[in-house]
Amino acid sequence: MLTIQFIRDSKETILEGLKIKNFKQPELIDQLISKDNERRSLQVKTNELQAEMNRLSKEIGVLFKSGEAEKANKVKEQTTAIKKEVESLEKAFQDSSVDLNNLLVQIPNVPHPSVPPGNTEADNKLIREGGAMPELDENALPHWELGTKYRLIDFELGVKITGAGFPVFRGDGARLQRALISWFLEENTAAGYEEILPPLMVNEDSGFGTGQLPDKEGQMYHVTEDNLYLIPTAEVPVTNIYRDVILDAEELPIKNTAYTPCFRREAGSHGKDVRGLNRVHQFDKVEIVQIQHPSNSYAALDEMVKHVEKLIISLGLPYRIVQLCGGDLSFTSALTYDFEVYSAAQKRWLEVSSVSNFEAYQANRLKLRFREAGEKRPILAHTLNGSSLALPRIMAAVLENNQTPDGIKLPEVLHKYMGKGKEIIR
RNA sequence: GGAGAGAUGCCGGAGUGGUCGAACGGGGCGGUCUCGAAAACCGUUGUGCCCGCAAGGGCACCGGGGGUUCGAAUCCCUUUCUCUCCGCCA
Repeated sequence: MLTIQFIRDSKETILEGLKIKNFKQPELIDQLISKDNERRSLQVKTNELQAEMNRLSKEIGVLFKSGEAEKANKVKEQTTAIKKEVESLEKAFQDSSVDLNNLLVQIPNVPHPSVPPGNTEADNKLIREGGAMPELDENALPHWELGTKYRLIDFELGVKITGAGFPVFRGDGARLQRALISWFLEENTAAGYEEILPPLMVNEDSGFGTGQLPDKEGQMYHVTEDNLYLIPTAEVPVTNIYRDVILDAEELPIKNTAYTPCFRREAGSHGKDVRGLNRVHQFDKVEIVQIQHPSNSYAALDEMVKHVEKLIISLGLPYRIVQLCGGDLSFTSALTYDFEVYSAAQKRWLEVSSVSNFEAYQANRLKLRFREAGEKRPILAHTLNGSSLALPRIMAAVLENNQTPDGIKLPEVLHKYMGKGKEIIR
């Protein structure tokens, strides 16, 4: 969430930005500010009375100690009325703070000035594209048929064991998954990211820290017995490593990468968009996360984009990078680039990575701060993350785009992970 | 799952009703000494919010929530988590 200080200082900028994001309730900003004024004046009054109470209590203590019980009891009488007043003021102050917080969590992040206006993905801005479109045979197969043909993916089996959206990978399919994961992790660590293998379930505090809770509760699987949530992305456990942490400026930037399965309920999804691996409830993803100095976060964002781009180029997939327009931007993001690869057999673009700068928005929820050398006050860090990369759609595109009458010719970078004789899946 | 112990500042650890935001030790930072370092010595060292141009001041926080009391780290209730032993187990 945004800090109340930032909202007070930069009201106009924020309103301007929220317009780009198609925020429907700009009036909340004024409500916030007047609620904050209310809270402040309540705090002044409450604190004054509390100070008075503290003073009297101390006096009573001293009087009792020196044996002047009578005097002490007299002062005690005074406290009764003040105590009542303090209690009701405290209550009012707390209510006011809760209200303020409830308003605050409804305000999305403010988009970066470069974010184009617009409502849907049609308004996203093409940044660049690359890679050659494959020329496929008339009767090229979509990946779900290739998965069956080469015995790589078994969707029916997943339905039997668990349900729709839980594919079973087997044989070379399972191996290809593992190859991709290994290769991604290797590339990420080579780029300076520390590898993390985090828990796959998180508690409520973590869900709140990265913004999944309270709003997007329905998107996560919830283990009610223990009140834990299955992670929808490694971003959640990895970013929460730094919850309630004050770093030294020299520790920045922090760069982490993690492979995890991701679990998403995707309630309401249906139709051809969710066919095969296009949208599933459990999938594998390698994530990159950075904790950055605010002055460097956009340079870091560019660096992350270049890094992800390099991976996709190495896989030989036709791709494009788009900058999300205001309406398509997530609640917490200030700037997001989406990576899409072209799936030749489905004849459509598939989103395979989303790289975002959250600026201080997540950090404020997480209480993730750092201290500049010599400075007393800690300040909020910037957080960024991106997929590097999400497996299912990469797998779909790799299978579809590389199909030949002789089998599926895998990208060279994966050969060493697939093992000898597995350069082509037959 | 059963039994017990515990949760205090950057870390260790004291504190069982008043002057305790918290002894003491370690660490960090600044200084003295030194060519420099070590040692020793001196000083300093939590977070948030509020008032204030500032200097400065106030309030809250000793796992979370609630209660008793003029006054709670300390007493009571509740909750979460951690550790030890037993059981189970990859």
